[in-house]
Amino acid sequence: MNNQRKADEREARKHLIMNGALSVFHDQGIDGTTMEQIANEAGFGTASLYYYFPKKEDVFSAIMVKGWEQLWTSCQTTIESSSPPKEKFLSILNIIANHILNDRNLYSFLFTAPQHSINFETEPWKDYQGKLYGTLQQLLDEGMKIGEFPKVESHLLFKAIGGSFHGILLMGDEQQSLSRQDIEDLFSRLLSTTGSPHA
Amino acid sequence: MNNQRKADEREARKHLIMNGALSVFHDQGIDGTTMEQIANEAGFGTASLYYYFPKKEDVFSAIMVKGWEQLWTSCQTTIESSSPPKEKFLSILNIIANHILNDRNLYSFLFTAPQHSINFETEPWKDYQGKLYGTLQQLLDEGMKIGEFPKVESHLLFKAIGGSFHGILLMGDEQQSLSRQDIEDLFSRLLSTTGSPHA
DNA sequence: TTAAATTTCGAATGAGGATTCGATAAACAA
DNA sequence: TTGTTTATCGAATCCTCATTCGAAATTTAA
Repeated sequence: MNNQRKADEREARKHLIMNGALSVFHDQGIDGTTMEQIANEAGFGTASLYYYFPKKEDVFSAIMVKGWEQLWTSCQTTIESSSPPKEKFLSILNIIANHILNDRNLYSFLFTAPQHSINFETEPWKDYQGKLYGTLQQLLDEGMKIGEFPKVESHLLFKAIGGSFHGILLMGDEQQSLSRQDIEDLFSRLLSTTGSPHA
Repeated sequence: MNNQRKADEREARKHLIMNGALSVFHDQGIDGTTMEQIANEAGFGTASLYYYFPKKEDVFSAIMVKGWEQLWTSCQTTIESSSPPKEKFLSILNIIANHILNDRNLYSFLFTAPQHSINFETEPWKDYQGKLYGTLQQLLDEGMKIGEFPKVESHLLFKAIGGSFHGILLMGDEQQSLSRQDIEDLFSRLLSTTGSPHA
């Protein structure tokens, strides 16, 4: 029985399709993408896609799951470690940044996919996303209690960090060469306990 | 001749439509919005919209123009003043923040409208956007030269600020009550010359 | 080598939605 | 009042997709 190989090949074909989709998303925009374009990009006939993904939405969903699962599992050991909040927080940001840098298309999709057009709640990736965001938010709260972080409303800080993260890594097309140092600098700045010296 | 009033009324009706559109965007998502929904929301028959906006894209465009023009003109005097870069920069951020806070729907659209699906280049609002962004970027460069800002690659800083701005003001649905102080705090932090004290 | 299972895909099908038509109403001007 | 311009809109069009069909090819298993 080469059932395993069969399954693997099928899985591999699914991934070809997902990558094709991501590639089309990149230059047509997510909502502007058609099943036909995806099929062409991935090297299949249009109808063949449906052999792997019964509905268009399933392609979206599969990509989401892949991405969030990947992100979550690669952060997990760090999350479960017992470092102090700030160190742990920055480590996680680093891990995520690496992923984004290595797969722009995927993560650009993860972080910008329009949430209308989708059954938000029932999606399985919602879980991973929730756990990851929850952890980060929690680290922020803990760190703040210990005095490792500035005393700002933690939800605000979370949004600010999330936003600039998105800005730095995903805004614009040119693949800026970003040193790890640059990233750390920016975020350490946001997280510094030094009071803000404004006029 | 009540030609002026005629024109004004026509203009007013256009604005009813634009606001209807923004309202629908808010809960259906931009790409999920149909002309029929906009018409209903604004209190017109579907076909009537075309009397004011020949193409769906024209609704988008009109909203963009209104927003960017508004933003630009309300920043203009500040921009032309002769304050030092940092002060000027923060003033502009304040002005923009006020606008966003007063008209979530409009500015949420301005900053998240998908750029695919549109003739990016020929759009008239591109101009205002360009001038505003250009000014901000330039202030960042100047301030950095004078030593008012941290020495970080200015494009990075620009993206970081833009991103966190977006995050703070437009992320999530709950209209956080944001004090001017909160905002200043966050951005002063990003712009502080204090070196980042990370591990 | 042959039947069953797996894959592939070009060509329908059908629905949704942008845009246009044709007719009517309202406001205005002469 | 009456012709003209301005507005309105329900009901066609017409086109773009997602999704399905039906037939073929390819692979596997006996």
